[in-house]
Amino acid sequence: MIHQTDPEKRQAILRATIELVAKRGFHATPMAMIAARAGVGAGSIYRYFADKEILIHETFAEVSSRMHEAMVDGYPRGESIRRRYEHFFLCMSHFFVENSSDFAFLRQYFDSPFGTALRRDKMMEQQCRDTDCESLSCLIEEGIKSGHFKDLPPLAHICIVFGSLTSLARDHIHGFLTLDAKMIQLIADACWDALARH
Amino acid sequence: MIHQTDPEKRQAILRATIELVAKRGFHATPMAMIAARAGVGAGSIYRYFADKEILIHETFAEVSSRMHEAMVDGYPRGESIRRRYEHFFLCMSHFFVENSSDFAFLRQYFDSPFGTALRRDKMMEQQCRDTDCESLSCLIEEGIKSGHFKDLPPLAHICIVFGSLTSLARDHIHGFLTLDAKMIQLIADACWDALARH
Amino acid sequence: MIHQTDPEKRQAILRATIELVAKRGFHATPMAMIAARAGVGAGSIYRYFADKEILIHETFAEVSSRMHEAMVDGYPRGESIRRRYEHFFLCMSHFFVENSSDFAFLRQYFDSPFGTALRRDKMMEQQCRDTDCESLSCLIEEGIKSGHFKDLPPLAHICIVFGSLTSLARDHIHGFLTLDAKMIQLIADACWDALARH
Amino acid sequence: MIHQTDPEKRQAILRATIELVAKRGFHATPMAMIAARAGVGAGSIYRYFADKEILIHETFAEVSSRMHEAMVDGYPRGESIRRRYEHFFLCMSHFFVENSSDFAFLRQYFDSPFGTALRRDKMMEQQCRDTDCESLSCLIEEGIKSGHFKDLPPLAHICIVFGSLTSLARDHIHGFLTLDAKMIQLIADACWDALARH
DNA sequence: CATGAATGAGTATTCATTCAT
DNA sequence: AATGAATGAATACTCATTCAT
Repeated sequence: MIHQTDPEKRQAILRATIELVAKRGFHATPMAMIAARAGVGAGSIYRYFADKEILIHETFAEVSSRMHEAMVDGYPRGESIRRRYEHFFLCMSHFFVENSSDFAFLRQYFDSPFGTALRRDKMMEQQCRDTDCESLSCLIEEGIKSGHFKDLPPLAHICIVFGSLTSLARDHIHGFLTLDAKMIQLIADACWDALARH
Repeated sequence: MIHQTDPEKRQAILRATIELVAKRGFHATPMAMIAARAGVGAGSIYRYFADKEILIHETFAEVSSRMHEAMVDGYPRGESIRRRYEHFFLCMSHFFVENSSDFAFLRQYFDSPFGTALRRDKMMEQQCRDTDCESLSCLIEEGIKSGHFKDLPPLAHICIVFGSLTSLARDHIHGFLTLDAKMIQLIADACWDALARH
Repeated sequence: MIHQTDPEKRQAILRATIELVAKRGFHATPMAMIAARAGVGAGSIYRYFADKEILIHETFAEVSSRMHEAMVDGYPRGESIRRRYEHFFLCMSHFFVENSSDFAFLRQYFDSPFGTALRRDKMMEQQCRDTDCESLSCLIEEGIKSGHFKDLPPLAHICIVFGSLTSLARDHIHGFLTLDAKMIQLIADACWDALARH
Repeated sequence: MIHQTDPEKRQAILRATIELVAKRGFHATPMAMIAARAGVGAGSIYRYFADKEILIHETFAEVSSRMHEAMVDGYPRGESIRRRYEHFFLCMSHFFVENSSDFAFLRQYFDSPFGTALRRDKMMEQQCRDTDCESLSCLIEEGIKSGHFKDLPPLAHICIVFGSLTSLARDHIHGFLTLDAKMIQLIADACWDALARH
């Protein structure tokens, strides 16, 4: 029974949700606060989203989709695995750094019951089984098979890359270190060393 | 006025808090539920902790201190940096795997506004400025200076180690992979490769 | 300012109100639901009825008037009091059985603060003070005066007839008994015994 | 998880519920209003009743039980059917007249989805199949079998008695007529005429 | 005129905290 | 000192009514 017509209002609500949840967490973010920040009436949110839970899930979908776009944009299909790895690493870093609220929202989402079902790696891994799939998961499986990467479960590689990257992004946002282009490149190299067979 | 307190009751409250918060999150854990699980009256918690927020912070301190103990226990003081690195890595891994509630509590804490001020590296880095300080931070600074480790900010190294490890522990607890001794060793090696200068 | 109104739209709203209130009660029937069922816009109801309360009252008036028509149709003016009594009893029974939504609406109305002011006998007793008035009230007064009926307040007689009949109609609608023509006749006879002086 | 200890507070809540629901209906009676009238905090109701629906059902149970007590008190077991009929009729009348809020509450309850499952006759009819059961239902079945009463479905007799009586009580409470002892006796006689075979 | 999106007051319920026992 | 009943502020959600299109 959702009839929204005003896409700008919907966007404003999504944006307010991202920013507030990023800063305060779900439970500390009342619907009324979201409405106020979005500049709409308290009841209006419910014209666009059936309830709070659905608002959260749809906000996640929006962030996720925006992030996915950033990842596939300019993907160096067909180039070396190192080159493609760097594409992912750099895109993610930049996305997190430039969209710090999106990043913080995603952390909240994945570390809550909402996101337990999903896993951060799944977020990327489109349902692809073809050769040149544009996901980090596929790239890692390819690297293991080709002998470029260590013989560990793919998920372990993913944890190393994602875990490192999200920790760094988090500390960048908190101002504890600065992720500039040079630093990102150095860390990409370091993580590559963790993945690569020597 | 300082009132009489029963240390066992205090411990029971801390334990109940860890377990419930680990499983449900802060906001989904009412004080009454903590009291019930701890086997004390709802009002009694307030003899030990001024309010819910302080309870959370002190619970963190307790978990943190217990973890610190696990880290310094058997510390191979004086041995090679690789050996000492492995000590930390293995201790943390085992602590997380064997104390999954503590681990889940820590994640909740760090990913919430509660823990924003703190940083996971500070947790380890007890007030040490002496030469042979038994902390991962110091070890990393030592490695950078000695040329064993890459020339990155120490915090970047810490993010790589901690970020990887906590991601892995999380997925182990969720059952997505299995962190047995062998796997832990392999991952320690991989992370070492990320830290080390080649 | 009197604005143009579409009588068919008004009827559609009244019909939707009857059916929904009959099934769900006033408070469980949102204006938007009435509008949807009537096939009009939510705001349009307010062109025909100032607010929800007035809508309810006017719906009652409509049902009431339709019922009154059913009662006077074929009224055996001039025939015996028993015959005229039966006319009323049978008409009401049939009306309730055949218009179960109307009946349920009336019950809702009378059992709510809305209908407190009115009385079910008033519903019948249209502005009649002439001799041969076609209402149950008048018939009862006539019966008392003529000695056919017991010497009770007219309202008491009305309560017996109406109370019995509406209870029976309710249980018929709920399926607890079946009010067919034969049963109705028997019950009309029983109620006559209650009214009649023996 | 209901731990009430203070029976007076529970009673105050039940009383407030009866009075407010009687006057305003369920949906027009906010919990906060009940709490205020009962002289307790808004949250306190929930220590005694899990939610509003349960409060309503338990209030019904209380009223119902009080009414049942009034009916069986002084029941002329073993006396004539007429005598026993009169006992029921008079007791109910007096109960309704003297406990007008209870009466109005019962009407609200039975005419709502809450009470649809139940039926007013069931309220009396304890699970009795023995000879001298003290319920109106049993008495009516006995009367039909013995030939004292008309050959109608028992429920039809019950509708006549209950329907008449509750209509009268309603109008008494609204002040449209006065149910004194004499009037009650006359009406009991009238209803007997409806039941009895002539 | 008709519409239905927007509004915000109103409602049930939860829970941190207090305090009488 | 310990308890847990009582409290009321806070929160998600609904719906009568308005008004811009």
